[in-house]
This record gives sequence, C-alpha cells and structure tokens, in this order.
Amino acid sequence: MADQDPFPPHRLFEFVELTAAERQAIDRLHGPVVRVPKGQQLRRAGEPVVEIFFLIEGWAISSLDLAGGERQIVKVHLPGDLLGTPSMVLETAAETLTAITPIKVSRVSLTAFGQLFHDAPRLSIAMFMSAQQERIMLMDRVASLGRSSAVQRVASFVLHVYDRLRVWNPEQGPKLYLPLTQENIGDVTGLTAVHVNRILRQMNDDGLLVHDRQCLTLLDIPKLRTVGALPERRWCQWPEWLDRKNIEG
Amino acid sequence: MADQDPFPPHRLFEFVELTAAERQAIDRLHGPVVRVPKGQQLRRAGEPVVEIFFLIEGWAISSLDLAGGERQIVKVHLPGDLLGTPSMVLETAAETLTAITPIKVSRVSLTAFGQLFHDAPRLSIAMFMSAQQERIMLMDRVASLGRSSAVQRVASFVLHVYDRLRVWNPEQGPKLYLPLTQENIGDVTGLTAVHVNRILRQMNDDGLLVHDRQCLTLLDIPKLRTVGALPERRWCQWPEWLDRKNIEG
DNA sequence: CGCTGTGTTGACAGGTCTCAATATAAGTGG
DNA sequence: CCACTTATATTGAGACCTGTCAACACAGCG
Repeated sequence: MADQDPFPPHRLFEFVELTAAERQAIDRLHGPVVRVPKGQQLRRAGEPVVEIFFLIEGWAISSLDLAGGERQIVKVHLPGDLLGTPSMVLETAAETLTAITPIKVSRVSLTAFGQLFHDAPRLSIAMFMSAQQERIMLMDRVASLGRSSAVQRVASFVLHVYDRLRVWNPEQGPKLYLPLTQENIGDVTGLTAVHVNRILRQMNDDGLLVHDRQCLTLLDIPKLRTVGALPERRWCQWPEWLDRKNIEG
Repeated sequence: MADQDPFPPHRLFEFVELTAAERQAIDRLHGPVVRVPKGQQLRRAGEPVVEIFFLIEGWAISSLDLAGGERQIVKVHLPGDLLGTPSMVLETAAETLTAITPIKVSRVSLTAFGQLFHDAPRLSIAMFMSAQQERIMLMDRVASLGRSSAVQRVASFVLHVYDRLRVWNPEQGPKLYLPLTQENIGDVTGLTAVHVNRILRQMNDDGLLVHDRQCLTLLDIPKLRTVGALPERRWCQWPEWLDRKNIEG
C-alpha cells in the first residue's frame, strides 16, 4: 500500500471528536488487512461469532436467510463500517457478510474489541450512540418495507445511501457509484429483480433517477424525498447531556 | 403503591449480573412514576428529545409515521423496556411512543442517563449489548417484512413476542396475554386489519394459534417456527471476551 | 470466442388491498 | 342497569400491485 493511512474514518468519529489516545486505541483493534474478492462471504449466518470486521475499502452487505431460501439484505456497508457487530450478543451469527465488490477488511478479535471498553470509556459512549443510529436506520427500513410501495421503497433506499455518503463527503453530488445489481436492490427492498427493473425504468421515465451500470444519478432529490415518505434524519453530533460530566478517556 | 419494589427487571440485567452499586445507579435514573391511560402518546415523532421512559407496567408501542399517513409499529414494548432511546442520536424524535394499555412509566432525563456512563462503566457495556440485541430483533423484522408472506409475518411476530416473554418468565406457557387489536398486528406486520383478520382465521383453521380478545394461544409452536422461517435467537449472557479484563464498575 | 451474470420485456397468476356492509364487543353516560 | 356510542371484528366482491415463469439481449470476463 502506497498510502500511509489506509483507514477510512471510523463511524465512531461521527459522534465523538476522538483524542489521539482514542485513535490509537482504535488502531490497535485492527488485525492484518485482508483482501476479499467480490462475491465471497466473510462469515455465514449460523457460524460462531469469533471476530468482527472493519471495512476499509469496497462495498459489503449483511443479509439474513429465511428458511425458505429467500434472502433479505439488512444493511449495505460502506468503508468505515464495522461488520458483524449485532451478532456479538448471539451464540451463532445472524447475518451473512458478503463482499459485493472486491474489498479490504481488517479482522477485529472480540477480545480486542472488548478491551476497548476498558481502555477508552468515552469510546463506549460513541459505540452506544452508533448502535442507536443503526437502530434508527433499521426502523426506517422497517417502515419502508412494511408500509410503502415498490417505488417508495426504492426511493427511500437510494436516499438512504445518498445520505450516508454525504456524512463523510459533503461534496457528494447527486451522481454516485452504486455497485448493486438489480437483484441486490431487490434483496434490500423486498422486491424481485424483475420488478426492480420495471420500477427503475418507471422512475427514470418520471425524471427521478437514472441507474446505468454501477452509476446512479438522483435527478430530483426533493421529489424522491416526497416519494420516499420518510424524513431526512438529522444526527446530533455530541449531545450536551453527555458533555456536562465531561467524561474522561 | 403498596409494593416496595414496583420496578420490573431492567433489560440490562439480561447481559450483566449487576452489582448492588449498579442497581442503585439505575434506580437513581428514575423520575416520578407517571400513569398514562390507554391510547395516549408519551411522545410524538418530530418532537425534541429531552427524556426517555422506563416502562414499568403495561404495554406500549414505538411507531413511525410515513408522509402518506401510514403507520408502522417498529417495536412492541414490554415492562422493563427503555422507551425512546434510539432517538437520542437525533435532533428530533423518530418514533411516536403510545400506550396501548394503561401503563406506568418513569421519566428518565437524558442528563441522568448520560451520567450512567460515568458512574457505572460496566453498565455502558450492558447498554451497548442491549442495543445490539435490538438491532438483531429489527433485522429479523426487516427480513420478515421484506421476504415473507402474511401468514409468515404473523407467525414470526407472535413467536417474537412469545420468546421475549419467556426471557423473564421461563414458566411462560403457550397461552399469553396480547393486548393488540388486529389493526395493531397489521401495523406491526405491514398488513391491513382486514387481511390480518383473514390470516388469523386461517391460522386458527390450520391449528396454529387462537386469538380471542386479548388472549393468544400458540397451538403448535414447532409448526409456527417452521412457518415463520426465522431461527430462534439464542442470546449469550456474558461473553467471555468481555470477562477477561474484568472491567470494574 | 463462448460462457456466465445481469438487464429487459411480456403474459399471466396470485396475494393483498380497497371499499363496503354488518356483527359483536367495549366503553360511556343517563 | 340500560341506552347509546364507539371501537373492534368479520365477511364479501372486485381491483391492483407484485410475483412467477419464460424468453431474449447485452455486457463482462475467462
């Protein structure tokens, strides 16, 4: 690797301005960097949970498999995400982790992760906040899947991705790289690939978006928000109810 | 109140065996106990987040409202639940909290909650673990809503409630109190009340369950699990990867 | 160059929704 | 305790959205 700092900003930075010591504590988490080819699984549902993964580069997904063989993608991961954390509370993993582009990850042992709570208490807060954020995003997905049409689901999903990209890249324009096949989008939105195709065409005709190859262009974001029917979430950075005590790291 | 300890076991107890000091720290959270009549909202989506709630008695729901007016219940709360925590990371609340039976709650200020991280670091871990557990349950809901039929959704939902009740009450039999209307069940499963009615009748005819008034009887739990198509989650209590360091409170 | 994955389109079937009406239960006030 | 109102449950007919199956086009990749 040519670059000296190959790690993208960790999601924890979103809530806490980290000190140098805390950044070091996080860096100590990382095991060796592993390259994983597109399509390969990092971990299968049902396997024991011995480690989690930090996504350095590329896109990955967390998915659940139903007994009937159907697949539901529960999260699309971007660089900076921790993969596999929800299953830490389970005896065997709930989600399958799959690379959908070639990716680079670092393995994080659970013991190293657990030590973080000891080494950097303030990071515990950040991890707690990050988990709550994930809950909000899942709640939005639940609402979208349970109570909206195919067009609405696709609209709210692409906005979800767009909003996540903008958190770390304020320059992010309406044109974005989205390495998901139509089948992937179906697995996210609970639709079949065939119907996703029709919906994308329809949204194209309506001037909402264009999805060509792996390039997605949001043509009319305000209209997409209206269609998606979910409010844009405004995350609070460092709530004052945590600040008062000025908890030490 | 006649009883001296009106509080049900807090969800945090599920992951950490709490010390006396930690129990005290939790008890200090509680503001005065408030009774809320059935149907009343504790907090509406869009309002600023100034407090959360500890559910002492009765049933409540967290729901999201879509722009079109549709409602999706994202969580059915039992006594011992903390209500409203996900929105702690937002400027304005995402979920509306509603009592579906007469309930008793205690108000918990965010500042008091934030202090918990300072007073009892080990509780931070428990709160983190609890949040991951919520993520798993939401992921299961996402999979159920996105990739399964009406019968499957109802099956996995009633099993979800059954499993939650059994955590604190191992004696819990297949007959349980479920104060949800068919419209409520529809708001949980993403179906209309009319269709829920038909599905419940069909499941009754198939010998799966009986739902009369507020009493739900699971007639064939193994068959319900097969139909629901989701695995039963086995929560780990106190993972050894946290135990090694023996983090002090 | 052929193979495989992905995208595209059509016809049809099926599950769920909508609308409507009625029955039953629950709650309220006299 | 009864009369009235409201909420909830139940049932039917029809429409609509999405799924299924099938075939084919196109692109990426060996």
